Amino acid sequence: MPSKRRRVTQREIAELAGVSQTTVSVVLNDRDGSNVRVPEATRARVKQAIEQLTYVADPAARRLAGLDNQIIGIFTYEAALSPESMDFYGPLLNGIERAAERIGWDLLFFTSSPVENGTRSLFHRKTRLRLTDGCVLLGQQMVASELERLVAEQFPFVAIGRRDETAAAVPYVAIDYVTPTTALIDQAAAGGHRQALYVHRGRNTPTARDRQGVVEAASAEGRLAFLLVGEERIAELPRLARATEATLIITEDAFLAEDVVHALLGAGVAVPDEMSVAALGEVSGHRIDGRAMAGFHVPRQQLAAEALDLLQLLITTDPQEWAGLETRRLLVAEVEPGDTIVTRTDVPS
Amino acid sequence: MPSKRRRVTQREIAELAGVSQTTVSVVLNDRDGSNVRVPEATRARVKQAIEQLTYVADPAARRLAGLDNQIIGIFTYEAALSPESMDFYGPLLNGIERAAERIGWDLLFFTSSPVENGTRSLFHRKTRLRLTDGCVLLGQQMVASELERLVAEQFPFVAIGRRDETAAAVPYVAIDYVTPTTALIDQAAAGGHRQALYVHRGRNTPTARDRQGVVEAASAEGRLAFLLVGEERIAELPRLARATEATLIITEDAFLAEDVVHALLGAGVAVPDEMSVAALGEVSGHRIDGRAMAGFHVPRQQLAAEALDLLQLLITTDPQEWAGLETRRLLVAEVEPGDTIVTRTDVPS
DNA sequence: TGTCGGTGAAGATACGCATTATCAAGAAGG
DNA sequence: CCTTCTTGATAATGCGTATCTTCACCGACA
Repeated sequence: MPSKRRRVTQREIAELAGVSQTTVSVVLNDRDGSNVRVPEATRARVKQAIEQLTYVADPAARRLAGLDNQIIGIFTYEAALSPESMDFYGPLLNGIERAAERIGWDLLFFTSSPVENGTRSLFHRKTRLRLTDGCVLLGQQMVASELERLVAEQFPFVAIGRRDETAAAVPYVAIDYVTPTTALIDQAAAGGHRQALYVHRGRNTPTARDRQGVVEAASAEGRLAFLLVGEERIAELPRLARATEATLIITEDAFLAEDVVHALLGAGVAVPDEMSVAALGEVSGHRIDGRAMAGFHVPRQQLAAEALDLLQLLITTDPQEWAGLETRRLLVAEVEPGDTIVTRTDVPS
Repeated sequence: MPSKRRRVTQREIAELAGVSQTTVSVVLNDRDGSNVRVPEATRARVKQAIEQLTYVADPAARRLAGLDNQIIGIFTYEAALSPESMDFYGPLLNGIERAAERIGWDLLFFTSSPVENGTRSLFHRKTRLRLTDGCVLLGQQMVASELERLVAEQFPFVAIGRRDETAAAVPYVAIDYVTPTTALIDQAAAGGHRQALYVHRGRNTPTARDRQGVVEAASAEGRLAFLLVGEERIAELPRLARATEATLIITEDAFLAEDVVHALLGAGVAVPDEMSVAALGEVSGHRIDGRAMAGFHVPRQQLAAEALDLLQLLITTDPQEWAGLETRRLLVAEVEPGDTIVTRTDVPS
């Protein structure tokens, strides 16, 4: 351990200015009332001493004294800054950074959180969580017990992504996939499509259930008939399409759609002329033979901004009052019509 | 301001276990010597109380008591997480994250640092710099006065990128461009090239000077004759090439090389058959008509790892001893031969 | 002249933790 | 039986800041 690195303290300033530490604190915080009073002359003298010694407050001491820190924590289940995760985290982190910059917050990334009992854990003996005024949680695999503990401890935090499964009321900001999925399906139906396939990954996440629910509802209500297919059966798609006379394949996300298109082209099916394709996820950067893929635009930066906004609300509100707050916010993904859904006039209704 | 959020303290554990706060602290830190002794029985009782109340240490209090925090600061001059800066910062941040994860450090991004007097400043009244054990500085535009202040305060920090211009000895980790530039030029000369153009951006940074210095030296020593051209004269390149009978154009970076190639192709010059091209910078992802561009691979992730390694060394070493340390490290960029430098047998030597 | 209210500032304390010094009780030794 | 260690633990203190309480002083007023 290195020797102590000493810094300028309020006490030293006090000595230089010939006043007490209390007075320095008062001047620094521009406090002035009936309780404490510092005349302009003294104030100026103290300020001069502050300048002279280039004082900077010790955040740890401020924190210990019960003040806020202007730091918020970022906890990600996976590595946040790796190239692989940048597709997903990148826009979110960018949005968070910009919002933090605007409000004047620093960001503490919990990159140290060790793996305990097989999962990454926010609560360990030396967690720096308490250094922050609040925390943003990112990632698919959050641990329910940790969320509940955060709620129980009345620690201000916001999850990004739906967290309905947890018993406790977890504040979150997430994407509404129901609205745009419904819109997309209705548009396809209006375009003459009657039979379709839905290719999914078989995940049991809230958003996956949401999307699938809309698909099933559309099927049940006769707006557009779907056959649901797991991703492991991509190779069979051409056959299934022929059997059902489907003219449209919708997939859970854009990557899946690319795989599907690959399989179709391999089987000699023209896309989108013979078979239209759409994805129920972000389609930026995904193109099919030069055409913009039909799907959604997910406002991730806005999502992040919304999360910090909600977090700020929680931080500045007394936990007693949290019950009355709207702590779950949904942002509607925007439909990208794209060029991969063609109008069909050849299908019998 | 929200009401006080109370946490479990050592005192509460002490009460539950029927011991003093001191004993709890001793147990938590596994301290045991001639000064303080706690028998196994008591120790177990305390540990049980700790488990029961799910104690987590308050980092601010630890810090105030003079311990290290396992937090390092990341200061970037520009926005670190924006899509535009990801090309440059991405690999660095990824490397930092991985190294931090390995050592058990959290990362504090100073996203709040406000703009003062036109520049972003690390030292402001409420800087959270003190919360960290050390700091990594990234970006082109560092403010010399701040670097000097960090040095003067004996604060452990490492800059990424050469910082020779500053008077004080700034610890840094940077890329050695001299070695690979020399190698690249020698290889080109060995390939029969005699006349070349060097296209630069006219910047006066250390690395720009380094590269240009090697180019000029090679020219002076007759290994390969260069004509230096500013980027604003790209349009004239075909003419200049003809006038000098150059068979090779080297640019300061890969983006510049792409512009150059564009200009050449526009003038009907075949690349690389008539004119070879290379860049003195990272060429990953840059292709010329399907060919890998000749240039360098810059080990940015390794650079980051090296930076954290050096930082750790500084943190764990008494500032008194810093003078004896090697606080400037260079990593040699690797030459990427690529396919854009062809062998010339038609040039008179 | 004694009292009262206002002014300017210092003293004391809390925050949670680590550490140093101290102390009581029992064991060992003469 | 008195002294000297050893053991087991506690009280006290410091870290830097903010805040609550106290206090001395001075002019005004009765």
